[in-house]
Amino acid sequence: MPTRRARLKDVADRAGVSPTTASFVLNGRTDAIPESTRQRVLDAAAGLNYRPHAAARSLATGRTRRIGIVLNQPESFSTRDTFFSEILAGIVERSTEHDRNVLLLSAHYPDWRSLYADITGGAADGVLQISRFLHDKLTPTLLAAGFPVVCVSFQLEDERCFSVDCDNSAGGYLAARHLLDLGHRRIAVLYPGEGMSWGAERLQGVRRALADAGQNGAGPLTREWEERTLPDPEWAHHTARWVRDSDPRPTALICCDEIRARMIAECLPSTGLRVPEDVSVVSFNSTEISERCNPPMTSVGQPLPQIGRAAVDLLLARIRGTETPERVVRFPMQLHIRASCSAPRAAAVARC
Amino acid sequence: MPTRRARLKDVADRAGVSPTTASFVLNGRTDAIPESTRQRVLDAAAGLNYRPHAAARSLATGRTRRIGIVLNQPESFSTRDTFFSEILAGIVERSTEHDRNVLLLSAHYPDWRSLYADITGGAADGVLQISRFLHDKLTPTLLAAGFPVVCVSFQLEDERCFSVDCDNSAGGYLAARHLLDLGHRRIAVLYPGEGMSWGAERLQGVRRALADAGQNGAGPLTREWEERTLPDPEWAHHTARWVRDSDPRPTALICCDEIRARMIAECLPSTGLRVPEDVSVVSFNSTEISERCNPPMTSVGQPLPQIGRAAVDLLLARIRGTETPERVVRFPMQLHIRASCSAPRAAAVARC
DNA sequence: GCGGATTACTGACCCGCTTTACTAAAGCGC
DNA sequence: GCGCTTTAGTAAAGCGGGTCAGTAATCCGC
Repeated sequence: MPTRRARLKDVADRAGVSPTTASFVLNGRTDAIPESTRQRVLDAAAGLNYRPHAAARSLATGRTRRIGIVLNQPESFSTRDTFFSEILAGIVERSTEHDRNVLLLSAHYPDWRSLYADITGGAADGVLQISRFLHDKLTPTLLAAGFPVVCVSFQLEDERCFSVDCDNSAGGYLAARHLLDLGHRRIAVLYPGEGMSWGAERLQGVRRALADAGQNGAGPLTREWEERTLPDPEWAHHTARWVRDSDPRPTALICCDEIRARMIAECLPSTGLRVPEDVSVVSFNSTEISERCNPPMTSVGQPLPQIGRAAVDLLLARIRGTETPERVVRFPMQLHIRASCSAPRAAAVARC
Repeated sequence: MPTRRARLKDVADRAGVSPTTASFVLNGRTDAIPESTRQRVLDAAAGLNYRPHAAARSLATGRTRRIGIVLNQPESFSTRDTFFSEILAGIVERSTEHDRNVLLLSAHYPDWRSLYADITGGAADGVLQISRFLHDKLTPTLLAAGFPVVCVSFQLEDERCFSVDCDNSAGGYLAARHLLDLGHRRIAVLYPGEGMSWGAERLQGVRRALADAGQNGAGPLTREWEERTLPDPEWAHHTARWVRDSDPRPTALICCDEIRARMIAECLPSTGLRVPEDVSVVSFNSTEISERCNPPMTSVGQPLPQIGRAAVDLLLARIRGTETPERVVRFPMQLHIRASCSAPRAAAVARC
């Protein structure tokens, strides 16, 4: 016969004080409470395994001790790599260390206005947005209302929007530098359309590497994909054919998205180009998929769990209203060298 | 200048009724409220983009409209496959359809008693437990207190514990049947120690297939791994060597865990056994990792998103106190044939 | 045109906790 | 032992919404 949950009043009764005093003790208020009383209350609370009722506390304080994660779309999950789960692992860990819970808020809400009302109406104290796709109205509205939002692994242009991101430009530089060192001179870059901050940044890093290497003539061959689209096999086939038919043909490919990189690598052989013999491929993010695929793919990785942890810290600072040193916290990217890159064949080099 | 959130009182004022009436309308109580009044209230609510304050409502009703997911350990996330995220995708989708939010409850809690107090004290109305590892005290205590718990993709022996699981026995049967059809006669099964319901069930399915094929003599060669341990390379090496040194040596391997299957397959070549030429390998779960690895692995898969959705439905039924037809909802497993299996070589067959 | 039922609606309290404003008692200088 | 301060503690008012018990107005039969 499970006993009723202990309430503050029960703790107070047991300690022989009023609820007010018990509340003061448990919330660490230093209002001249003698050690003996303090101890009695703490003992009573421990004895009853007391924890404040979340809803009651929220109602009184206006704080939920919850942080939300806004999922832009179902694909955040089903994107079949571990990008999301690795960030999430960091978020959950760090949140728990701060005695916060994590609430998942779905994109399947009937409309963004009710999601908005829920978020600002006691669902969470602040939200994290993890996405490669930008949200239309929700985030700007939250920002306009002064609600704490932190973007994870991407950025919005809005001045009020804080983010944790990695140094995409340096990442692009790393990728290009690696290919240049292997002897490649004709490099193609696949990246997303305008909306994605990281696409342009990575491309810019590649350009910088080429310039530093004295390759500032033509620059890399580039091809955008449409923002907001999910990768599909047709896109992969088209792009693989584009690689084959480019003249002069690139000997190496930098693809700013891991799944797309994988799809392209799988398509290239069917156009007569082997990886890495004819075309080297570098991807980004370096999760499971890059590591286990065949051939394992050289990839520029992000420290995903750390990014998740930092995002929680930044969001909590925003919620508390603490000044934060920067609007964007940056992490370095790291190059993981695997089998998808090799030196270009002599013929290809000569042709350039 | 963002306006204050609309409260029930604001809606009531706008509609020219009392908060009580507004509450009745919005909660669908049929207490003889004429259509005209009803409409006025609904219009007012829509006009103000009203949503009830979550905490206030919870406090009054004792319901949170949240379902919790208890993460047994950080590895639930970082296990580097998409097992967890695919289930989670189904859970989040279905929860949103039911106008419920999903709360992630971490294993990093200082101790299970405070997690328990949080859960029963307004964190969620019921919890889902997704895990291959059993939890020690938390779940039994929740069950004893009559708190709704549903286990996802595994089961507890407790009579009060409801679960959504797949038909592991049939899955084991499928795996073995496939190998038998290819001509294998000497099959080894790797499975977890006692605690994991699915391990024993899958093994039992294999046994049944062998018996049906008239192979009921020796039965499969079996080897347990320790419950609750995470796969590590050392385990893989030991096990690979065990396979090589078994006499007579098995020509096929059924491994009840996907990551372990992958690790073994990666180790086998170093012991001189090729996959699938010398040893065929079948894994379970069939997520990304089985699909993309080299060679792609034949695997018995679970319909993970559907399992997640069904788990939400079952949990909500439990929360409502609705009678449910069964304590365990079962889903069929499906065999995905890939390149890790082939017919055994004649020599190996002859030796048996 | 009176009693009883029905319709339409509301006042007031409760959920459990925080917090402000307040008080009773002790301490202290003189 | 009088006033002032400090110490130790409390009563009561919310936070926003749900809900029971109740009421005023209308309807109906006769």
